[in-house]
Amino acid sequence: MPVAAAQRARRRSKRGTYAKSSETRERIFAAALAVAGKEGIHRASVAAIAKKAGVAIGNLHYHFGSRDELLDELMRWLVSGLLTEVRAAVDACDDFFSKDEAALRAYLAYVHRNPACTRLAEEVRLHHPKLYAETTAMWLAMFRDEIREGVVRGELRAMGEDEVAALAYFLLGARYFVDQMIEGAGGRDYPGDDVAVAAYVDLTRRGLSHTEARTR
Amino acid sequence: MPVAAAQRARRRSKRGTYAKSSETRERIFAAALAVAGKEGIHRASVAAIAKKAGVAIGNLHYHFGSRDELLDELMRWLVSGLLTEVRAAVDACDDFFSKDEAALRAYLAYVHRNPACTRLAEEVRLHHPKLYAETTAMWLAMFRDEIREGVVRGELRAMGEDEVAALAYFLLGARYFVDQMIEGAGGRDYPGDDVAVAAYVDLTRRGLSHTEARTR
Amino acid sequence: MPVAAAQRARRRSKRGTYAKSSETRERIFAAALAVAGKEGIHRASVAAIAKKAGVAIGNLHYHFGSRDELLDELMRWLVSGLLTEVRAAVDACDDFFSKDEAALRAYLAYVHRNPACTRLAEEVRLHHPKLYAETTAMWLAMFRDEIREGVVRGELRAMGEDEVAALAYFLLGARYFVDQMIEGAGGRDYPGDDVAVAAYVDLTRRGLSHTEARTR
Amino acid sequence: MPVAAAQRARRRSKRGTYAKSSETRERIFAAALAVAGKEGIHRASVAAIAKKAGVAIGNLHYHFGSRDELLDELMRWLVSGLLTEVRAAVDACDDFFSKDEAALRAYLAYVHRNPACTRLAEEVRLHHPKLYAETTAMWLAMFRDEIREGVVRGELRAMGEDEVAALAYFLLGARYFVDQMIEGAGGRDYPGDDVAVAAYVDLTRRGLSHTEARTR
DNA sequence: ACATACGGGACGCCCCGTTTAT
DNA sequence: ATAAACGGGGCGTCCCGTATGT
Repeated sequence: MPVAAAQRARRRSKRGTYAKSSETRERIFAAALAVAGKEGIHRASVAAIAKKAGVAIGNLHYHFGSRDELLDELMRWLVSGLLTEVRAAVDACDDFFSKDEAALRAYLAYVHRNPACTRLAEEVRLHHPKLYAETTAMWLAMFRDEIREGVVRGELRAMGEDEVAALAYFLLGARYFVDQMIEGAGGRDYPGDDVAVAAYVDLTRRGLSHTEARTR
Repeated sequence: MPVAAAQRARRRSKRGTYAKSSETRERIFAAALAVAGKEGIHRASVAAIAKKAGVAIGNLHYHFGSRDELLDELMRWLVSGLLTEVRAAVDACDDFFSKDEAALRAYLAYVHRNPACTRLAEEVRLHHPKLYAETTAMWLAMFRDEIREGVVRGELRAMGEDEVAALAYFLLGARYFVDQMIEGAGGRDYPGDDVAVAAYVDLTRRGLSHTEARTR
Repeated sequence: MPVAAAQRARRRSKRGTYAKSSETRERIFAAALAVAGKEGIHRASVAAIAKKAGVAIGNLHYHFGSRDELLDELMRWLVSGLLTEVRAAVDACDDFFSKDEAALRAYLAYVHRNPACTRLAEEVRLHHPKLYAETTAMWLAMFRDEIREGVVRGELRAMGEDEVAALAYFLLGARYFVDQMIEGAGGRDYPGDDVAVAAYVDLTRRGLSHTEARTR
Repeated sequence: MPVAAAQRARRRSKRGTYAKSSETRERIFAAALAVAGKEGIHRASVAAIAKKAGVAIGNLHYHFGSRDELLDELMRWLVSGLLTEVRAAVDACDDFFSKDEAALRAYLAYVHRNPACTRLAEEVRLHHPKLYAETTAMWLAMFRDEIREGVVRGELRAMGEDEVAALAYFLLGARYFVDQMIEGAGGRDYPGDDVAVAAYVDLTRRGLSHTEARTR
């Protein structure tokens, strides 16, 4: 959304501070998030959003240009938020397994705070495939980099580029059902973050087998 | 879909041969799959489906009652097809790791044949949350059962129920990006089934660490 | 109905007796009456009628040609039934006031037996104005004739043709709310036929008669 | 219609003069009346109304919410207009027979001005039975009150409550065919208001009065 | 500038009456 | 006599410009 952002910036810069306006803008944005979270992005009509925000429909167009641009901005916000937090958590650690665990914990924390966001982020795949592909590519790149660096540091066994790439997909996907694990069945059978993290860490660290790893 | 299937059967049994009807029905169903696969379920309009199928719109309602019922049947078909195939593959094997590998290979084969179906199956989450939850529960149950039996057979290390449950979520999720791994970037960086399976199997079998598994 | 009746006769004469067919025909007709009575004529869809009759939709067209012809026949039946009964009751009496009372009693009896029919007969005005006009004309002619003959017999005061015509309208209209008088408010405030008839007879007798009004 | 009128008033008061809106609203309302008057209420499609009014279909929904609400308002207007005028005419008179005659004259005047409205008012019975029942109840109550008061004033012979109630039905019904009397047969055999009123007045006066009938 | 009211047109779904094949 | 296929509208919704205040 560089275009829309640029427009906004231009508009605001013209008049210096415009507190009231940006407040309305935020209200609309929050309303869009709420409506989309409840009904799904494709059912988030401008009427519903405007009603939720308590503003007139035209106002929405005034601030965002069109429904598409509003949703576009919403989607960019959705997909960037999680990735940013996870990245920060990862960068704060030193070795692969710490990073991996920190990433999952950051992910879990995010889902706890914004239960609807990960589900909404999935809808991006439908409504903005390009953005989705870009974001996924960034996630995958992050995983691949971590793995490679882990190998370099001697924390992980040696492996080929192909295997690294494939593992990135699997590790990224492993997070996919985290929100359902937490919320599924009313949250009754969620064992808690620690157990979930332990299971994941065990999986990645040593595998499921209790036998000694054989040379392959 | 059992209900709809039963209705169809009843209808047909009443009059002996009336081949044309079920043929048209299949055409409509296939058209719905094609349109939904290209545009997404929520953009699969009855007009587009009817046009693709080469029938009148009214005919579509004659066979399926409404757009919702058609899409409902489509979604049930989508989520059941993959699960059935994977289950068959799993049941044909004896030990955990064979089952696990067979499951992934069946999954890959299915995606190769029906590239759009797994993505469509994800859309079910939006349009029919209940069905999605049921299906996910079945997948999870399958994984949990396999893990438990693997433990009983001594193929896997001992673990608590909570860990089993959490692992089921992670293993199920690991498949989530398989279709993107295959199709992503025009399929250029897909290393092939064997490499992907090897990476996955290695992950599950012995973990990412090259160090000997320590007793915990 | 001459057209439809002729068609039917022709059709039947072709094949001699057609017991089953005419039975089905009656079933459809009765179903049409039932559906129209419940929902109104304009909402009596062929699907609903066929379902109620327990036959296929096509069958309905086979017997009646089209929905319009079926409803046409139904409407002719509706408007003719009441008129015929009232006429028979009138013809059985000799003087004007006996005829008038007998007409109202026949009307009441008919409404008691077929509560929905008078309301349906009103709908004819919408759906078949020509038929409605014809029927109304017949009712009016009947009233005018009775009045004129009453005058000739010396039972009624002398009056001009214009007054006769106007009175016919008023007397015909006076029956219009009879069914609501009977059914209105769940029928709780209907005083019974005798009271209603007495009120009506008193209205017409003391009004139309040229005899001196007696103190009551 | 009070509700809708209130809404409209509120809306307008918010923004000072915004003449255009209410103007469009009236145009749509008038168009609805025209279309319904020509084709019947149940055939008054939004498309036809919008076309007649010269506005877009969406605009119609903007002003009235839905076809049903528009027609609902139209029906309330229909049934209230006539009753109001008749009531005003009745209240301006003192004795029963003056009131009765004034009521009929007001009725006739209304029909002359709005030929379609009485027929449309009848359709209300089909499309809004509750409203129809309420309106009929008000008409009946008006007639009953007039009769009772006439008795009290000594203008009418004494009678029981049951008879009053029954007479109210008959007198109300007597007006039912007035519009057909006027328009029927192209209006050729309508003798004019004075003759019709005279006939009606004679019917009621000599019938309801306990005074001796005079030679005419 | 900012917010609201107003007006317009495009689909989408679905129901319905009918005809053709069996 | 029944099942299947057909096409025409109907209504509702939605998103969006534009005009109109504050």
